[in-house]
Amino acid sequence: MAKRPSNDTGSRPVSMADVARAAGVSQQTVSRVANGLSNVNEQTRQRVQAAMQELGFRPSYAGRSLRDGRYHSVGLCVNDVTKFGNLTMIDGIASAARERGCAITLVEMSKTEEFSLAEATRRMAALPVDGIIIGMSRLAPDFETFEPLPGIGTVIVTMYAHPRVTTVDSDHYGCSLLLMDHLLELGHEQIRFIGGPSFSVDEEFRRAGWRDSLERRHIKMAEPLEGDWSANSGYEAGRYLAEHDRTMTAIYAANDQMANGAIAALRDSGLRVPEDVSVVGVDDSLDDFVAHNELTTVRFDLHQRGREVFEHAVPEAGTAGKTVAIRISGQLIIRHSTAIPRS
Amino acid sequence: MAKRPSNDTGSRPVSMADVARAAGVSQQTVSRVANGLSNVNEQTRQRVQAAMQELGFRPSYAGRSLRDGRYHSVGLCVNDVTKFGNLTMIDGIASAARERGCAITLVEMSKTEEFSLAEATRRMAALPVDGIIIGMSRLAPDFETFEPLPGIGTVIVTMYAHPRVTTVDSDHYGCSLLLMDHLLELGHEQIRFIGGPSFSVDEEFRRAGWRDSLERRHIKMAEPLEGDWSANSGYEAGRYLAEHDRTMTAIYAANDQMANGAIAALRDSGLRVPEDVSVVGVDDSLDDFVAHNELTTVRFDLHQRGREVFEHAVPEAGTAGKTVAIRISGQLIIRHSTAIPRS
DNA sequence: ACGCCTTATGTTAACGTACTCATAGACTGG
DNA sequence: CCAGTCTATGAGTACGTTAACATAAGGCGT
Repeated sequence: MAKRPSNDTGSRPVSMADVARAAGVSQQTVSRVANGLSNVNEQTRQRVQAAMQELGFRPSYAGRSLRDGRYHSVGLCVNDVTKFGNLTMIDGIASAARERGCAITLVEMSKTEEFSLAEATRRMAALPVDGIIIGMSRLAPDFETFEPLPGIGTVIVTMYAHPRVTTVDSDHYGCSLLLMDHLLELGHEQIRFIGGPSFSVDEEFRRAGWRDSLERRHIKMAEPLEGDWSANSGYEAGRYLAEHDRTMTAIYAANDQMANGAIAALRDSGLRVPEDVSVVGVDDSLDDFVAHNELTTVRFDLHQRGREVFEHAVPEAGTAGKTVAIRISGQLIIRHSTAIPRS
Repeated sequence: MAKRPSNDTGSRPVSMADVARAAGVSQQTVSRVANGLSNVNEQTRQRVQAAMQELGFRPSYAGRSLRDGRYHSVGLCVNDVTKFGNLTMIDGIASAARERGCAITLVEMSKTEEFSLAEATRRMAALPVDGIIIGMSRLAPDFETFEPLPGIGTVIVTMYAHPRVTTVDSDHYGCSLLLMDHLLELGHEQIRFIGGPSFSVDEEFRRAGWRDSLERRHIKMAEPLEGDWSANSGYEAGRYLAEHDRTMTAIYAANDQMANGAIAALRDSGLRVPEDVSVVGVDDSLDDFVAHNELTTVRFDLHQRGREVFEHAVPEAGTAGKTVAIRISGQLIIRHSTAIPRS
């Protein structure tokens, strides 16, 4: 004999029918009370609410979703939650979802291996989601041939455009132009590039922006260096450049962490920043970790990106789901790691 | 007339019944094919699979969940996704969930305001979750009186123990003991504390560990300082200490970010680390942001914590849900920010 | 040829909800 | 006083899935 007064129903969760029986009303009336409809007698309402409390009623998400065909949740698929880009994506989407009373259903794919969009889509589609968002930080093998599942909104977060899927991303190409324009206007020409790992899509577009900026002005560029986004890899690269490139006057590191490492390396090599060498990064991510952050960088409005992503994954009624490619501009933040080059 | 060959059913999603009609079999046979059961004729299976493909069939999560009463997802409620502690919590839980084929349903509460556990629980319970995990980084107003919802596993991530709810956390008290023992063994006595904001539970327990370590040895302790977890606040505090406390030989900062700021401040004040002042932090979070990270710190096995949390929120069949309080020990990582104090 | 097992498939019921419609009683206005 | 309206409630149904049971056909040993 169970102590708890409630479950005469075995171990099955308490349903509206159970509550109805206890309160002596129909299941429909319980539904009305649960949804706060007005056309219920006050006395009845209280009796039903008492019964709900007593039995520990929890409305069935499955029943409700089955009934009205919506989940009020959006699926998010990323490879590694902790990576800065993904983290801020989750944050932006979470805040957009909250505004619309939605939850996020998060699935982490393999941290290291690449995954196909088809596979990601298949897994997400089996979950309670009204739309699917896939973070593609490295190019998926089936990107070009990918066909989104009909009947469910799909958005890929990436710089690549796709003919049949809406893609949204921070403008990883444009941020390079902002930074390069800033350096070029100051008078720099020998601007070295420290990139992320070559498989990264972000890296690819940031590097392209660096390259195009120089090419457009017919400046001969030196070989780009490859890091792994970490401060240590930036340090290594900075050290190498300090020792091997006497003509360099500026460094564009593809993220702030590497830029921070590069600055340390330059100083350890006896070079001053910004007097001898200017350094810029991307992300504006140092503030929490470094005191007196002086790095010139680009900041993205990641909340806006989150809202855009969300909006296209779960379009409001009426908003026709046309395929677009949205790029969120970054904002140049000039601090004190950049200056006019030494003559 | 729609171009797409599929939906003769209006705009309703394609169900097994639709597929069955198209393939000329019963709906049950479609179910068998969808679930890969063996007792289906090969010819029939192919006909059904073709129909699925053709119509764009997506199994209904709602129907399935309603049927077998499980969601294969666990709810996670945090205040701010981007905070280091929450981020690593999500990461650990995501990887544990993946091992068990589950997804995470993430809800972000207000970033800044405190929230009640009752409110968080109510919101989470309305979602498709088999268990609820609540990150309580500041003490909820109703913590002591909180009563978990019957019939759904609930875990709170916090250092506080609760009589009716399982709580799991990194051992924020024990990590202080590890660090303090290390410093005390080196011979330090004047160990100042730079803490996080006073409303933080982590801060409270890290500070308690510092206090108790000194009290146990009858060392008179100076007033703790309060930061906001950021490097800049650590810098401020470090600057203040360098200028006002000539007897101090070591600083315990309650996280690595503030420790990093404090180190910068000490050096700017002409003090050497570790020769003049030793500095320790907690989290081992600097590697990505700082080159040649030399900070002595404590690292937690956050994946283990994630697994523990997950396991207790969604206990395997048979594992009786007894209320426990689990504390994951940290590991002392000695680098080069600590040394024997100057005589 | 008969019963019996195996294989392939169909039928029925149940999960919990909310919409639509029906009904009974109370009130209103001419 | 009766038709019309409003309020409170109930009955019936459909949403998509799967377990349990039912059925039909074929093979096989005796």
